[in-house]
Amino acid sequence: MSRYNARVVEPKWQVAWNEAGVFQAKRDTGREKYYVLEMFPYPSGRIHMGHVRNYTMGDVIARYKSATGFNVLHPMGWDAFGMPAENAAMASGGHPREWTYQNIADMRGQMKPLGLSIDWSREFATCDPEYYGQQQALFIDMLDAGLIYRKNAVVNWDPVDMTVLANEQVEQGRGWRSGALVERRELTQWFFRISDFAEELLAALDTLENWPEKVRLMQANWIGKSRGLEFAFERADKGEAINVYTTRPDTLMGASFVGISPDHPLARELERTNPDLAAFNIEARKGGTTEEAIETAEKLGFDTGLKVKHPLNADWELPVWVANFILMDYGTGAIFGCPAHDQRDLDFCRKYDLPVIDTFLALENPHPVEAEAFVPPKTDKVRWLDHFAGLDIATGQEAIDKTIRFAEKHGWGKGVTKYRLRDWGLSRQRYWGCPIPVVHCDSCGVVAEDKANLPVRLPDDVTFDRPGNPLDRHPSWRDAACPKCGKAAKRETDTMDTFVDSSWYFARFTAPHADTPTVLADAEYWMNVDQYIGGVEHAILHLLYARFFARAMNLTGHLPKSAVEPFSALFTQGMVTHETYATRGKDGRPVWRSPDEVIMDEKGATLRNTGETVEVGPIIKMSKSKKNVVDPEDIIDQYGADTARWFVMSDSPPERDVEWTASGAEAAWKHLQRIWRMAVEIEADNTPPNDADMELTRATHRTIADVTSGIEGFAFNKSVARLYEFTNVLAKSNAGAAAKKAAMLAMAQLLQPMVPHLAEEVWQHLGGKGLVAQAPWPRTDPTMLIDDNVTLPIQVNGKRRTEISVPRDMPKAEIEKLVLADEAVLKYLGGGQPKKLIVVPGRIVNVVT
RNA sequence: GCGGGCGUGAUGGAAUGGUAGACAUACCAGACUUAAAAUCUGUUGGGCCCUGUGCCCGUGUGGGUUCGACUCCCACCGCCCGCACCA
Repeated sequence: MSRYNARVVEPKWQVAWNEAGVFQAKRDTGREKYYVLEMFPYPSGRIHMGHVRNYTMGDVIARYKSATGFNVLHPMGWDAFGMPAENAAMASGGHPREWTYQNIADMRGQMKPLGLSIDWSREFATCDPEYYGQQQALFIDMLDAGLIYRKNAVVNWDPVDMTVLANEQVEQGRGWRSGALVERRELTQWFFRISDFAEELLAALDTLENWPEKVRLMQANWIGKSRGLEFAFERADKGEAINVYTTRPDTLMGASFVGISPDHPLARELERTNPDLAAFNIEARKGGTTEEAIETAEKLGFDTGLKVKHPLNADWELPVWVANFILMDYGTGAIFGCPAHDQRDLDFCRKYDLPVIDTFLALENPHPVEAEAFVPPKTDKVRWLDHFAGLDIATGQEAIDKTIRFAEKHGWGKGVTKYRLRDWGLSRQRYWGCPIPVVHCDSCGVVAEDKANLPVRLPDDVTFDRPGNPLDRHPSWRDAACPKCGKAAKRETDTMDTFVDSSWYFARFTAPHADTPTVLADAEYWMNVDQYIGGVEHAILHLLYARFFARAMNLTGHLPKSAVEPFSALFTQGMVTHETYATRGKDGRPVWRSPDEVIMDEKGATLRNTGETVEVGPIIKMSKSKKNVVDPEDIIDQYGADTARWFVMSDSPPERDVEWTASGAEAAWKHLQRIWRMAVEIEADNTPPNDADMELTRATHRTIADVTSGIEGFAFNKSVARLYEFTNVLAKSNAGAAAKKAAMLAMAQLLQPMVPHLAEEVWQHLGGKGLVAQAPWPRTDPTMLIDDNVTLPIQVNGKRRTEISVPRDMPKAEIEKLVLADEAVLKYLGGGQPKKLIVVPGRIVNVVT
């Protein structure tokens, strides 16, 4: 019997597809298009199982849609700028460009054997000058359109390395390389006006019906629309009033202090004359810039000694504190604290011995606040104590609304809508990114580069042996002529956030080599992305930025209005996980071991070489640092691409994590071998037609229907399970050779999206016409899906006791008669009559006694 | 800290208001073999009486809605992800 040899078969079909140009996408307005896109990879140098899973999912969709008649676009590129290339250059002295392009070549070499239906003619990397030059053109157009501006923003500053750190380079408040305590420092940086689009980005979420609900919810929370009251506390010392914004103005009578950010103008003014406050602020500005770092840091305050007057009672004075947990970026950078109804404020007041005043109590079990703040949902009714707006019993929301109206009527405050969403800072003080195409001219100020001079290329002759940005210290790169006055000027040395690169690559794929950012005819035909697939870790930032960018590109004439929501459907897939293995080093710390170093047997896990005992750790995302990785290249070498593809589609639902196991990979391989053996047997079979044919034909149609709905519903694991079932049915069937052959051909078509090489081989072996990759998707005959008889389970009081088989269209009354005559039912009724008899036609019967 | 998600046999999971455990892994038993591998067949949620086509328990925990709950609601526990300069 011929064994299926993936190593020979897979390259053969890849060549065949290539020669037939099966996956080349061509604009054809006569055909309906379908654009499938997986989030493009960062070229780290090796593909991992997460990539295999991600791209196989996209490939299944692409191949399926193609089989159902769509003109499919399925491109691939590289998100190629970013810090790892610079880190590698610093660590080993190479050049980020060479490192990146070598990695791309390596990864492309690993991806091609997967047999993905990708149109490789559209491939590009974001670090190609051809790409980033067009990105610079977009920047200039957006700058002209007023979508970009400059302002100061806070960065992580490493005082020893004298460099800006990314959040991930800050470890426990210290620089990862120098170990120095990180400070927050302000720099002038470029920003996209994404917050101007907050309302639209929020409202349009409702139109994204084919996005996961959780992603829409996360984005809505991120945008963070709130309605609140803005008002001022007058200073007792007649200084400039302090503006505050609050979403809970109804708790104003419970205020016990006013808090301002260490970066608030008042705090900055006071620290000039108050060394203790200056010291407090310096301390407060230490630590990372992440929201998490700020929120989890110990809550500290400094009493400025200043007093403000309560807006409703001029005799009531509140102290002004500087507090390290108040962010200058939110609202006005100043708050009032109401400890009774906010846990953080309560902790703060207990710590600094400030009063706690209840403003409302629960209707049931009313008691004053002690250790825990009383924070009921805004929709709960509560009893108000001495409320200025004349409330007795009302919900928090009613009280908020009434308070805002009250404040507006009396002229001391006004209702405002605010968004948590901040403008998107795009400046990065790094080399390996898209240069921001502006020059700084002594006479003209900040001037955009002439589009004719694009791309502003990164210089190649740079070194990474010293800290800081190599562009800053390059001898000549900064020198430029001012595009406005022609005098000598200096280039901007900041580059763009890599999120900019990934905010429009999907549009570029529609015309990847055009000398404008996009070509409208192509964008109009191919956009939007019909199915976007990627990790849920991109649920907020990348997807929100891309949605903003599509709008900005529309406003600057680079995308049609119809493409402002660029991703019609989104799917977020889970991660690929693996057990972790570790031995103990001399210092007792774990030494991580890769799966191929470990042998598992009945004695447990041991090291292959030394026999040392290995601790089996938790199942977590495959990562280099924990060494729990399985290299797809090894799997492809050993079993072939189809096995890897089949495994990652099996078992786990695509949105959930999947655990890679050696036994699972082995099982996938065995199954594919089994299918090949069956195909060979069936080809040689000559059993005449017989009574078993109809049953097999019905099973075939049932399988076509189920596999199709599995793919349509992004439940590939269910499609796989149905194909396993169908294999078992076919193996046991006594049907004639013709019926079996038809069943096997249908199997090949159904397998094609998932294991395309095996499918081609089976298809060819059984005399299928042309390539199965180009064969139309099999159709189901609806009459084949309906069984004449159905099995009705019968429950007594909700517990299944027996079942009956009835014709599917039997009337309810007759079913009832049958049920009441049933022996088992009579036993449970014990001679009595049922209280109730529920018949759900075609599904179930429940007898209630 | 804030926001989001997940929780079902030994394991991955199926069932999304109607027979809990499809399909697969693992284990065990059998066939084939001198033997092993491969392949094929069968069993397997737990417990009880193993006497049947029998009974009880069972979807993280506790409560609720319903004729009926893995599924819907409330509270709690555990784990995972994101938090604006990682990509």
